Amino acid sequence: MTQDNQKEDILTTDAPSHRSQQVTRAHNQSLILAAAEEEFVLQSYRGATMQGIADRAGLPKANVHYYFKNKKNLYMAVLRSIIEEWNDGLVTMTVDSDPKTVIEKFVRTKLHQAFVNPSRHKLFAIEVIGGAPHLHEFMSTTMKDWVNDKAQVMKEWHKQGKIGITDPLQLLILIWATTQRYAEFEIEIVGLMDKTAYDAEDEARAADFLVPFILRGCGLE
Amino acid sequence: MTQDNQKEDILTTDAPSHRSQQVTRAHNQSLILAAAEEEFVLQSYRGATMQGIADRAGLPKANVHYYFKNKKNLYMAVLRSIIEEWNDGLVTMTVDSDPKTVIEKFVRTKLHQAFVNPSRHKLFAIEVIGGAPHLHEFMSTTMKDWVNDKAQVMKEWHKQGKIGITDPLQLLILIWATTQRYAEFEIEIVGLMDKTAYDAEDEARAADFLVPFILRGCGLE
DNA sequence: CTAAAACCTGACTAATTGGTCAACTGTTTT
DNA sequence: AAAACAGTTGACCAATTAGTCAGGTTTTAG
Repeated sequence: MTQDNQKEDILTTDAPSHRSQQVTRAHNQSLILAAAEEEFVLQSYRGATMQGIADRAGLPKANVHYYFKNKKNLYMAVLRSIIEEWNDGLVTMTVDSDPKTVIEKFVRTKLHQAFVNPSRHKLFAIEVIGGAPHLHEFMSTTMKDWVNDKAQVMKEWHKQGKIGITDPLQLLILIWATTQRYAEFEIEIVGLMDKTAYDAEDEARAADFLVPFILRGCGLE
Repeated sequence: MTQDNQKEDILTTDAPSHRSQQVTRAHNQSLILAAAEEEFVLQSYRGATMQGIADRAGLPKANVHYYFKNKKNLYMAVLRSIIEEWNDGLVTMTVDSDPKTVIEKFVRTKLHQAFVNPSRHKLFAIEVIGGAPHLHEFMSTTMKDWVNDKAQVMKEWHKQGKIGITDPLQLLILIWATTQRYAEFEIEIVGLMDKTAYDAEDEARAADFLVPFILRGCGLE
């Protein structure tokens, strides 16, 4: 259906006839990126093979090379998409915000990201553990600015007696550690729970534990 | 000095003359293990090369193969030494122990291990993140038993009103996450502190933050 | 319809690397 | 002393794999 003839029609905004070129491109690229993400997590950079990624994406290897010049290029593209998501979790946090509300929201958001997209967190972790050779720029710019900004706010909160934390960086480290852990150590945690995968309530269970725990730790509530 | 002649002396317990054989073996093996640990952390299993490990140990590659049949064998040997250390941190924790004391001791011990031997924690983390293909047995036996034991104790504590935690597993996950994080994410944390490596006070700073935070979270103190 | 551009892919190549081996040196035992 | 054994090593091999490329097909534009 919606198979109107081609030619130089009026550029109707409705369903295009055979839009392959651009759509196929986008489609294949995201197929490859998703496949690469999994493969890089499971095998790590050197262990992942272009053939393996191609197989996972259901495409011939040469086609992967057609879209991404080389392996490093592809790896960087995956990292870039992860970093973009990282910025999504940003909570608006100003001196006038309510600490309790902001921290709870922050923890819940980060935890949700961890449960929804564990692969990305695993890959990010592997990169950092291995010395973050491809993330130096990101960490010394975007991330550092973000941290400095939040630290500033929290110090002000402390000055106003709104929060019992004197070292904001330590708190951020703790929140990242505790939330991302559920993604990174998925296999271990799931195993200790006598399961093979998280079930629907596990995110809520973690949140119900973490949120009050952290608020209490901060001297809130 | 102490260069007594060989022959069939009485097996004196003092300094042997030229004890090469056994000593050399032990020495080279630990050289290789240390080199392998670093290399596996930095390059991950597939990325690490036997040549690279050999270079790091200052030995020819064939010599590495002489001591460890193959790469997998060497990797397993490294993992085994890490697991042995894991058991060292075990705190005696019984129903009659004082929760506050035990938890504080546990956190400090784990944190100290993280700062003293970051490489091992990094390697362990990489293994778990990648699906723990070589740790299934350890995790489903030693580790699970240990966790069940501690969970039992903590549940009893809760029943007796000594602690405000209902889900011990979540607490253990949190403690592991927060302490090991300083090892695993060393590069990130150090970078955010505007340094290139931890200084002498960083462990204490982390402990001073974590211990009261966690105790408060547990409803203690 | 036709030409150009974009896309696809099997087959090949060069480089890396785990592992072997035979010859050699040093140590231990009888 | 000399056989037996442990340790050392350069050179080599087979397997894997990132990356190339030429010739193909499909899509798009005029």
